[in-house]
Amino acid sequence: MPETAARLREAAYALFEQQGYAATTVDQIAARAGVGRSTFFRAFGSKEDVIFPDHDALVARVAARLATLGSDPGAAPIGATEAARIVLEHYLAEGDLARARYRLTASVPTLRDREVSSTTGYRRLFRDALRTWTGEEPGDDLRAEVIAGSIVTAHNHVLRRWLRGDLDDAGARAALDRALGLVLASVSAAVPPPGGEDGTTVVVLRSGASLEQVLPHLREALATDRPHGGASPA
Amino acid sequence: MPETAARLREAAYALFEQQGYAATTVDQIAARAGVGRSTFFRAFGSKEDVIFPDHDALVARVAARLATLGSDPGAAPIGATEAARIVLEHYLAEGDLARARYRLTASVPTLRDREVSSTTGYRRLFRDALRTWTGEEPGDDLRAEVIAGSIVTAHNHVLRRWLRGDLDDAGARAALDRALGLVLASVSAAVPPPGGEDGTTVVVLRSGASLEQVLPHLREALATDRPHGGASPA
DNA sequence: GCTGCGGGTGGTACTGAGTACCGTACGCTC
DNA sequence: GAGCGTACGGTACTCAGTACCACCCGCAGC
Repeated sequence: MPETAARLREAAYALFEQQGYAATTVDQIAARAGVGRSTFFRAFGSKEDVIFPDHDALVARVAARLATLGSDPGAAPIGATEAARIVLEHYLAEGDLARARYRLTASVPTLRDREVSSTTGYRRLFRDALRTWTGEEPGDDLRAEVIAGSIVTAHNHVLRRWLRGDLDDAGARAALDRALGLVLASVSAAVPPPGGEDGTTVVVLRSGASLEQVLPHLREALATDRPHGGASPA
Repeated sequence: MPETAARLREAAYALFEQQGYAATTVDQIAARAGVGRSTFFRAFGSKEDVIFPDHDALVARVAARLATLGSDPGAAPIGATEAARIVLEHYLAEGDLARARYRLTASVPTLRDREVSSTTGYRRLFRDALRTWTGEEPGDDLRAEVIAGSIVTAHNHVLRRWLRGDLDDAGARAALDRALGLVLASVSAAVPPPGGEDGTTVVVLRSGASLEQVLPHLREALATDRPHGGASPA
């Protein structure tokens, strides 16, 4: 990051925390950084952009990771997990800066909207990458959309807990693994098995009960030809 | 909708379609509607609001439906489905107006962002309502968030296909039922069984394979104490 | 040295959204 | 008719964002 942009960012954060986002004008930021107003808009396209500077670079890195997925069905969940971790690691590396941004976005509706809409970019990225996994067509890709959304939701859930200080770095990494494991286990049930035409995919959660007690429900479920969920507990 | 607001909305849509959103000023809209500029900002808080007028009312209706869920676990999926249908029916009733709005939001980034961020409101609504289903706490409610997101995604997926003209009204209703069925079946696997403490929930998809071939995988999965998904096809 | 040149900079002027405020006209009730 | 609330029009202002121009500085080249 160029010298001038860094000074502008520091000035902006200081003023935002001090007098609020709306009450701070671009003139004030530029003055505090000791530069002209034109320079601010050259460094950051808008007042909001000073809060989300390297966002585009991060998106590009995620896209690059997802691009290596290819058409190997087994690679999709692993690649998606790693892509999500790239984002988490980015925020962990930012440290207090990310938390300062969180305090701002949490309190200023305009910035919250901006951040929310940025997550849509990630959703699209994951959806497009996951289509080869689900074997769907663009425009008729419900499963890819749901899975992509769930991954992003899981990531954001963990990230938010870290931002709030509920989790430390190691805790966040572990939580992301668990969250994505939960999501992908639940959701991969809706994905056609790699083999092809006709198979049975079984997802088991909350182990510890007797398998024999489950079997009747299982046989019953197998008799139907439509996805079937939520068999009662055994 | 008051008389004046309706005229303003018509004028706005006409000008937007004719010369684009950015190139249309509020002055032009007000002039075409035969009112002053002040009146525009009184009727709609902003230039964007003229595109999304009755959004708040719709959110309120969905919230009201979800509020009746109570703590009955079985009511959650049904209530959520009905709440999603309320939204779909709203758009179906709008007809061409909804499609005109879609053409605008699809082409203007600012409006797209606005619409995207509005879906977050629905996500929050469903998440809060679903927490009683998943039995989670406010701040640690990953499952509720994922399910809520999946419901909203499924709804928006169907809605978008209808907006594009891929589906007619009846087709959209049927597609929503199917989409929500798929999503809830897949996702309800991650919800603790109503009974309580310790059970086994099994979700079976794509039946037709021999159960005996699946059993080894099943036993193996049950041996672990963590969620486990995507057993290979039998 | 001075010339030409490109990039970063500051300044000025403009457009347009959004806000605050004021005066006024219309309809209603007592 | 007097009082009153509401909706409207108009004016003036702030501020984000854009366009444009003039400037300064380092850096090559003949």
